[in-house]
Amino acid sequence: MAHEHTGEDCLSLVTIFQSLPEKDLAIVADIVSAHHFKAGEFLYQAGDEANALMIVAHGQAKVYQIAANGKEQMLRILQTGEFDGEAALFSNSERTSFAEALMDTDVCQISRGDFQKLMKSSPELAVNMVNAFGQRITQLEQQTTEVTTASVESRLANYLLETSAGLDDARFTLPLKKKDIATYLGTTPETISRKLTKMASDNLLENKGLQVKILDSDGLAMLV
Amino acid sequence: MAHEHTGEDCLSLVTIFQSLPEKDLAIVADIVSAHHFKAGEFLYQAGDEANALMIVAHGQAKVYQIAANGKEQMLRILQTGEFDGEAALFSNSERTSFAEALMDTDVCQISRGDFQKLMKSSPELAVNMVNAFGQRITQLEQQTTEVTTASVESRLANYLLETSAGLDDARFTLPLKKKDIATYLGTTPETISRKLTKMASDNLLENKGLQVKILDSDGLAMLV
DNA sequence: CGGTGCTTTGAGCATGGTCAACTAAAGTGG
DNA sequence: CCACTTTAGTTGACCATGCTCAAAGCACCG
Repeated sequence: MAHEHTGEDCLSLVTIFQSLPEKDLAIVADIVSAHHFKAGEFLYQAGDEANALMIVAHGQAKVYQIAANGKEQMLRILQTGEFDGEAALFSNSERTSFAEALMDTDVCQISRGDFQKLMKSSPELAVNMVNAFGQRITQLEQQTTEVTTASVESRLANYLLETSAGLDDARFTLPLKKKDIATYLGTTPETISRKLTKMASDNLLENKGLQVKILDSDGLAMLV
Repeated sequence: MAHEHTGEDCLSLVTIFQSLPEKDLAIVADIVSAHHFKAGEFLYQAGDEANALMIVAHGQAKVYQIAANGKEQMLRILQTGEFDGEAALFSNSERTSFAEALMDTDVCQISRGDFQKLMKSSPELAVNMVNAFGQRITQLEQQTTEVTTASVESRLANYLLETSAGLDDARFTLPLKKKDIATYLGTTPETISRKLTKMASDNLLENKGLQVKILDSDGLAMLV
């Protein structure tokens, strides 16, 4: 099998397990179970029982909700080393979102029961979780604010700048399909397409397919 | 002073302190400090150092952000027994939001250092925190989804139904000024005003000032 | 090749934001 | 208790943003 080392990956990659004492790491290694998902498969779906914390050991997954009117809203992209769990931690809760692998993805799972036990026996882990959740809350608050107060153009400019900063290069391939970028930014693929065309005609960037080259990052920043 | 019992209130009211062993409660009681804020005063402001967890022992406060373009976005209303803390838990972070008392409000504070120590010595507390944050994340994800996918009319209908359900009465006084409802729903006071007028003319409700009486909750639910 | 899904482009239009003027309600101070 | 100031809410006219629907162009994959 391709990813025999998945269990170790979870321990070494994931920030919530960092700085844990040896004894705790040993316990964690014991209770994680590894799963592999092919691109397009669901890690979970709305309505599933939320009974496990899921850690992406390798790969990428999109987490999104479907609103009453059928529209998708992207909540986040789970990258290698990140985890999804908030809902998994209370008893009797159902998933309200979907998590879909964007590429072949390895996932480590810890059941709710095991994880709750683990937190009680390892204060360091619990504190790490609180910190991780705290950061997620701050980020979600910003996402909410941005999505309701800023124009699509502004949000897109911001997204491009953040993406290029993360990749450390003015020339890059968009990490998501435009369709997904659209639901992430709370808009439609058509609008994304139009705004990119406009930005290109304003000489802010070049765009061919998913290839983007930022020409004028100051100009983009002006739009934010 | 009117609220001598503030310290105890924090312990008894707040879910994160529930089901803690006696010894931990004693420690908590020791390290909380009580503050009083008059209506309109700020519990904290953007730019302040985020160095304490704040628990509302009695009263109500609104937490909101101001976007780059100057627009407000309401993030939440802190009710009696609720707390605000995510940002306070990492070192060297600044507040990114404002918290303003909506009425005379008693607040218990615990400093970051004390709280981190406390979590390490009390796994129960840390687990409670993780659960509380988890629920907050779920709620924020729903807020983000709703605000980007549903129409203002739908969001307002939903807000009214939730509010009346919480108060358990079809006839009630809006708990916020319409201005604040507007920023909470990510819209403007004008639009709130118009939509309420429309709903009234559709015989879904009666509305005079902040008094609302829901006449047709099924009809409202149809809008959601 | 012939799908299947993604993207682009166009035309039309609905939603809701802006600005401005006015009314209503809620302090404030003599 | 009444004028005065301030804040909140309402209403109208206008208009920009961005969504919808439809059609056509691409790209990747079996």
